[in-house]
Amino acid sequence: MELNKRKIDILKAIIHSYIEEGEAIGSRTLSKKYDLGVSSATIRNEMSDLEDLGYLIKPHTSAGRVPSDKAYRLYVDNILIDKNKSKYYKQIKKILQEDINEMEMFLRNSSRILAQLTKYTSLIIAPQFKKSKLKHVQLVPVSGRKVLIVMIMQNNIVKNVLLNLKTPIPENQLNKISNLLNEKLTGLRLDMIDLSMKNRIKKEIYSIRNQYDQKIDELMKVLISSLNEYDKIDVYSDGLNNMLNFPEYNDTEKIREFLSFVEDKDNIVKLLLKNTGEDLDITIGHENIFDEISKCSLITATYKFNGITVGKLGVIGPTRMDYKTAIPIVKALSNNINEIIEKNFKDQIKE
Amino acid sequence: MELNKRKIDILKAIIHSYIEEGEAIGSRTLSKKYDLGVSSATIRNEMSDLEDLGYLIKPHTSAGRVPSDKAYRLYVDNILIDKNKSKYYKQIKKILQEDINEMEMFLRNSSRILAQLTKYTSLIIAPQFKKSKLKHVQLVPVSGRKVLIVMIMQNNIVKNVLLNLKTPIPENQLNKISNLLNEKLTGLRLDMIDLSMKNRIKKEIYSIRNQYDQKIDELMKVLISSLNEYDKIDVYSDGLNNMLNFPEYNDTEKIREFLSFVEDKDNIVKLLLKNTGEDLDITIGHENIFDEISKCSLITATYKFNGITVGKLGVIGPTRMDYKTAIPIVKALSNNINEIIEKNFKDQIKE
DNA sequence: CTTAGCACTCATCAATAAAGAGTGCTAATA
DNA sequence: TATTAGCACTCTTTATTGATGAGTGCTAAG
Repeated sequence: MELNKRKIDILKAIIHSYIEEGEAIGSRTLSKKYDLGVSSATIRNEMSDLEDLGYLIKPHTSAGRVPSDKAYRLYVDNILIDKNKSKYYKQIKKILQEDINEMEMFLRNSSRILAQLTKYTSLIIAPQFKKSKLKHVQLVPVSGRKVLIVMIMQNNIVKNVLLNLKTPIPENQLNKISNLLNEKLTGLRLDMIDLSMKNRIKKEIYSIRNQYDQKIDELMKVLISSLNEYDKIDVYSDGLNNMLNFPEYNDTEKIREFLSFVEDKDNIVKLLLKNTGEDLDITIGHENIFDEISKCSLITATYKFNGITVGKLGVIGPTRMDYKTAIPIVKALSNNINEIIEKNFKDQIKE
Repeated sequence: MELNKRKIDILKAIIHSYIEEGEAIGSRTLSKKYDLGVSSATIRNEMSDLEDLGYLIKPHTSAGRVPSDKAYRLYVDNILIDKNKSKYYKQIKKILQEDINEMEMFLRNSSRILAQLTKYTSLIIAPQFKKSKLKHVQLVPVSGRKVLIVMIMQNNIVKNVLLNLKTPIPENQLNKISNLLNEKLTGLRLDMIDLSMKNRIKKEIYSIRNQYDQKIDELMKVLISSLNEYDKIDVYSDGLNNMLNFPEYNDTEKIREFLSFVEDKDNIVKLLLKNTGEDLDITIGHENIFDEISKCSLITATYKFNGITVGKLGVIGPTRMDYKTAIPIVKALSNNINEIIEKNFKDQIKE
């Protein structure tokens, strides 16, 4: 038994109906709602076949049928034609245009827009520094025993670490160390600074320490450990309450499950960073690695800086998600973010 | 008709029962559950009086009675004796102890702990810079037309603004401006930098511009406007899903209302910054300025730096909140945060 | 002043019945 | 041979009804 055109048409109609209504549909209602050119009896037979093939599921004996994860997969991979992308691209571009200076605010806005346009819950991961190159390191003397390390990444994201030293280090000494660090570390990716390099830098710093002895030792210890510390990942999310519009979440227990899953940033990070290969990735229902969202689908896209993927964004919603609008919206936002990052967070000067 | 001891005892029993069970209670059940020394008939009469006085509400004719907002207010102000504070203080101190270096992580942890201990939704506002003094300003040349302003506040919170200039400014010129800014601005609160001061600084900068003409003009324009920009307030929240444990939120519509209210950071900011006077503030039900949470109570506390209130924290839950544990927990966390901020985010050197 | 007793109210819950949507099978039809 | 009409049957959903139980307010006795 093969999947002929008529079967696909019927399946498509069922999927569209279910995405729209959220309720199982039977042969008769389907034949009235969509002009499929055959009677409800024929549809009935085809639906029975589609069930045997694993594309449809009966919630119970006389309730009509519902698309399976396999059906959505087929739909997304082979049936769906992705249009409107440029429409959304322009729309998003217009909204995002206004003053994009600070990465945090920019991502927060993007997240809000994504949730508003799709009506699902949006998720965005801030750029990962380890994947981006270091442009400038500066040790700023704050006062006595406090030193601020300012790291400026190639994408002009700035990160600070405040060090508490047991004993003060004079400013000129700090500048020397600053210069040395710059010389050695500029252009490197944070995750490429390995142990041997750290040891080399340490030795060189020791060579300028002369009168400051173990004080520099202490600085180095904190500094090196803080270089490793950059796996904190910021997550932005919006539109949690959008999920409550769906009848699949009319049960408090379901809401709680979803909410406590999404509230835990670790989950989101794991979810979004699961695969970094594809520019666009869709996981449907049980394909998800977490049981808590086995009735959800996730559409994610990457965003890049200098050709390297530095972050991800996406939407999560029920498996009966409106893929045909959500996918182009995610794509369009991802394209916009790519461009804005390249333009606004990159130096005009070639480096 | 006055509020004698017996009435207060009965009211207290009703409040405790309702906080515990979440269900209206009648005279007979009350007399069985609590040893009040009088019969259910007497309780019945007293309850009738308490209703006339506005302390009790009948959901419907034969459903028992429920405390009113006025009752909770009386309870919180006059009946409740706040103990266990030192118990919670020590408990929180122990949990918070581990490495407190970065403000963001610290507040995120605090927020999680607050939600876990109280079983309500926690809200924390990050320190407001305008209220804190500026310690150090540094202009860091990033590359060509980009300049990074690093502002270090007295509490060692660091903030960066990246400026995009139309034309580059040489490094030594930047340093001069840095020094000037430091000289003029150090020790000031950001909200005290008024227009006349900005004009004075502008004049002085003009005096060193000589060969750089309108380039400095441009820098100043961006710099001054960015000094004003510090009203972005970070909000941390945790334990949203705790609200779903309460029967008052077994309705999707109620959940949506609460969720979309809390998801909007502006609301939280307005809510928490409503009154900055008291160290501890409790608003009950309709006392809240937002209708969306007119069935919630809010317990907030301040935290300070150098005696000045710089932030707020609190929990929000149903009006039948367990005040007798939530209040001391909020107080205890606020005390802990005060101490930690004084200790870890302050210079050891007197200034 | 307190309490027992009683009539009355109202939400909740379980049982029952009717309605409606859907399925699968069979037999007739193009 | 593929399609369709017809029909018996299934099963959820919704409305109805009645019983249950918690609660109230009033009255009269202690």
